[in-house]
Amino acid sequence: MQHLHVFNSLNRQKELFEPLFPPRVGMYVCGPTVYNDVHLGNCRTFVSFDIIYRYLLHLGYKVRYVRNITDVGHLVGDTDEGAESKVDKQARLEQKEPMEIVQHYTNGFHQMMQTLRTLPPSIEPTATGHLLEQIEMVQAILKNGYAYINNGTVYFDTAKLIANFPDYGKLSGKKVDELIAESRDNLKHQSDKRHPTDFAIWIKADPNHLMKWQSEWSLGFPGWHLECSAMSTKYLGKEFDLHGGGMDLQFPHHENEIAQNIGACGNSPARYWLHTNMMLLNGRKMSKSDGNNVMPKELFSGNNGFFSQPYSPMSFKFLLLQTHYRSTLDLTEGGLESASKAYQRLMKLYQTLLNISPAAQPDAAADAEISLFVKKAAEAMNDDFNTPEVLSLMFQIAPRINDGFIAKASAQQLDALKTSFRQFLFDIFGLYDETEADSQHQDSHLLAATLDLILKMRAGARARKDFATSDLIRDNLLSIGIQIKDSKTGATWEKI
RNA sequence: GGUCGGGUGGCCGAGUGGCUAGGCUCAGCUCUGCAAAAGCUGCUACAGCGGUUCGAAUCCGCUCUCGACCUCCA
Repeated sequence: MQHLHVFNSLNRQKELFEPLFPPRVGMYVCGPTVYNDVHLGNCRTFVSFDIIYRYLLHLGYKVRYVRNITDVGHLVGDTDEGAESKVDKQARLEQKEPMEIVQHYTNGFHQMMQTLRTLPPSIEPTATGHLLEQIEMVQAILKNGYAYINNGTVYFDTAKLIANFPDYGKLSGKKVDELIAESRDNLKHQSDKRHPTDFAIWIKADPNHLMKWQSEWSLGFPGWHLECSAMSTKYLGKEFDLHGGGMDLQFPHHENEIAQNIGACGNSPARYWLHTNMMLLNGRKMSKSDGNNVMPKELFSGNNGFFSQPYSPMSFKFLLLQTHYRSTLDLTEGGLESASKAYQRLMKLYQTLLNISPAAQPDAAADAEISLFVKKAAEAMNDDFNTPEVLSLMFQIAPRINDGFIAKASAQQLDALKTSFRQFLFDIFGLYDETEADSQHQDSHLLAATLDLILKMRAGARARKDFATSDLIRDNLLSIGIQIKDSKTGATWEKI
């Protein structure tokens, strides 16, 4: 595959990626609701899209990557009146200002994204910062006849949309007939909504609701789906290239986003919809309520009831890379351990590769092997970002690097291989060498332990009255800047 | 119940009609004073049953089974 193909959820097949306005690419990803610590499943999604973002940049596209922060509107219960906002609920629980909650968990989210070495998006808009845009969108939807008002709450009229745009449901594979059939059965249970698939785009706040704004319909707040429509339209236009998110957002969130955009702008917003699959823990869905859940910090510290040891952020990220983003990923001890070792081996391999010098008499076979690697790796990434395949290719060429065969390559080809490895590992996958990064910390530890050993050996020499050896140690250490000081209680050292 | 997607060797996990990824584990060998690293070799699998085909993990049908979504979730 010479050109990038992506799996488009809209048509359930891989399609050639053609931006609307090359070389520019507009990309929108649904960000977190900042009412709690970010969890591992969130991390998977954002790491996946980070790699997609990085790869698009690598291909030379000028990408505007928008990822929102949901700080209002995401409800705990149903969208009917009386439902509580997640942020509101947490604020009450922690006895804090809602914006205090928002700030706290936004900070934590950013820290975790940094820990996992993801790039910040181009724009990270918040829902509360775009009330005006959202209100304007509600107005537009009302004006176009795709919404109705009931008791100060504005509902999107899905039945009306389906009548004019039968594609509603296409993204999530829902059949319009079934949605309608369902509505007949359930209609009697509905209070303010005309149709069960209708959803609130502006919600009248009950009196003790903390976050609320004045609008022409009521003192209230925007519906959850609305912010993404409003902000993607504002920053990427009515139609843009890529829209991403977790698979669980496909319905109803993304379906309703499309509905809102059609209702307000007359067209579906994104041309390619990408969805990342879910992460499981020991074969079961991660869920806070039944305890089958590990937080990122708990994974990295080892302080959890699931795994026998801590696993580093890069080990975890490597595990993500070993699985395609559209497959479910089962987080297990064996998987983490395997990924951790493979990651360390790959980092070592890269160092080995860097130290190889080109041969004076190049061997065409070595050159050919490198060409094949570069070609296949590009093909793998172009095939819907197949990172497991790229890693597999790297490990396939690993023996040829380690046994010296690749050293027979020409300077040009060897350089190409080094560049390719560097680009994949660091620029596209966003890995880094943890042992190297931690080395400053570790070096002082290492120095102390090493000198401790040397001093013990010197003490042994002195005990044997082998002063030639003990002086050799002392003088040599002094010449490299370490002063030994003997005392009654033993020897100590210091840097001079 | 409806919709959708899976079931691959000890474990994890790519792969969509022939050329039987890769990682980890395990066993053995080479190298090596010992160890580590590295290299090499072995364990050669596609849930089951039928069908299509010269040929299927890959296509079709049925069965079993797991999961996701349908309700807040990345």
